[in-house]
Amino acid sequence: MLRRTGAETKQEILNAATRLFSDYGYRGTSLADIAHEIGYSKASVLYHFASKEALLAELIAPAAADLRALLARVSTLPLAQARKCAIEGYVDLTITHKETVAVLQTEEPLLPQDLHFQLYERLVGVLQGEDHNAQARVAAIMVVVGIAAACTERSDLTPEQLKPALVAVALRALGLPADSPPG
Amino acid sequence: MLRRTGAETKQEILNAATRLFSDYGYRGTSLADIAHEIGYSKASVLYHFASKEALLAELIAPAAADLRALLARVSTLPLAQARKCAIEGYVDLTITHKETVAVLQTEEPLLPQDLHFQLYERLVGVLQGEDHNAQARVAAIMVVVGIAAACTERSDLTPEQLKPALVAVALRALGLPADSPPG
DNA sequence: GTCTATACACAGATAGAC
DNA sequence: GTCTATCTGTGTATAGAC
Repeated sequence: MLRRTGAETKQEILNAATRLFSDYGYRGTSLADIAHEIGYSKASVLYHFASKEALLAELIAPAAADLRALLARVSTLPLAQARKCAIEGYVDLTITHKETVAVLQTEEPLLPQDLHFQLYERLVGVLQGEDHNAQARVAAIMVVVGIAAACTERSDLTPEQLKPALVAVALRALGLPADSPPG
Repeated sequence: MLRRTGAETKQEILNAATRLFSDYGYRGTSLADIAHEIGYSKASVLYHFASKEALLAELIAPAAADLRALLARVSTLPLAQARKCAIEGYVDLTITHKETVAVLQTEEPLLPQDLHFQLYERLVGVLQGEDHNAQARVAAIMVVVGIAAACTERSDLTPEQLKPALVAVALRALGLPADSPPG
């Protein structure tokens, strides 16, 4: 009974694709690479996914859904709480979906009409807060991009070490007070 | 006398490639795209550059040289000065070469054996300073990646607005004192 | 569901005329 | 220096057998 079901095969394709995309980029990985990784043929991969792009979309979906949910939750809060909540939620999300985040970093530059660009912009807007000066915007961008980068770095840090560090540095970069000192 | 010299053509290719690579990615841009952009043929592009990869290397060279020079300069300084100097120099470099930095962001994920990865690691090391805890490393990564990201954002900020904002936020993120308050 | 074979487009690169 | 034509490899995707 080592035989996989269709659903298992599909998940295995997603796992292999995530690994390969994050290592070699979306464009740098072919369907043949993915198929070879799991011992199937290209045609099998395209049986489970209508196209390479559809595979990418399905791969990204869970992380995108979580980000959308976070933005919805945050939008109901007053500004001060919203920023704190956005940082913590975004750090959690990035740690949870760090393989997906790594894939997104290898994707083509985001265009303004892209769906993910709009989510990214909304998050930056929340962190930027009410100040519309250069420094506030720069800080917000640095935090959003920086958290993703620091999180996808190959390192031996556990999530338990990573999370408080990311939150603390983000708060500092944004000029917000540290929330709960460790100890 | 509108005829271009060979050197001018070569520079025009580099300019067009920089624009296209940063908009669509290195892999997302073909030699035909570049040729079309400047009204030449693929063969002409390959007359001036041995290969697409050679074109990329030549495109990156000036920025890489500046970064190498900065690291050399910084390595002669005591730590406190080194970090301040590295931040300011890196911000200047990123602003000066922001089109090149945008291209690098679209490139494949950096592998440890890559030349640019090593430069990046050295810069992170300097900013990290003596502390080898998670927070110091996270802050250093956030600053290096964040400055590049904030700088390549399409925005209406002038370099004069951008530079002090980048330096200020970087110092704050690293937990260093602000150097010269504006005003 | 998975395979082999294949269609078709496009990539990077070369040859040779001008 | 620049071109057209072409070679060769590889990519995504489809057709049809099993």
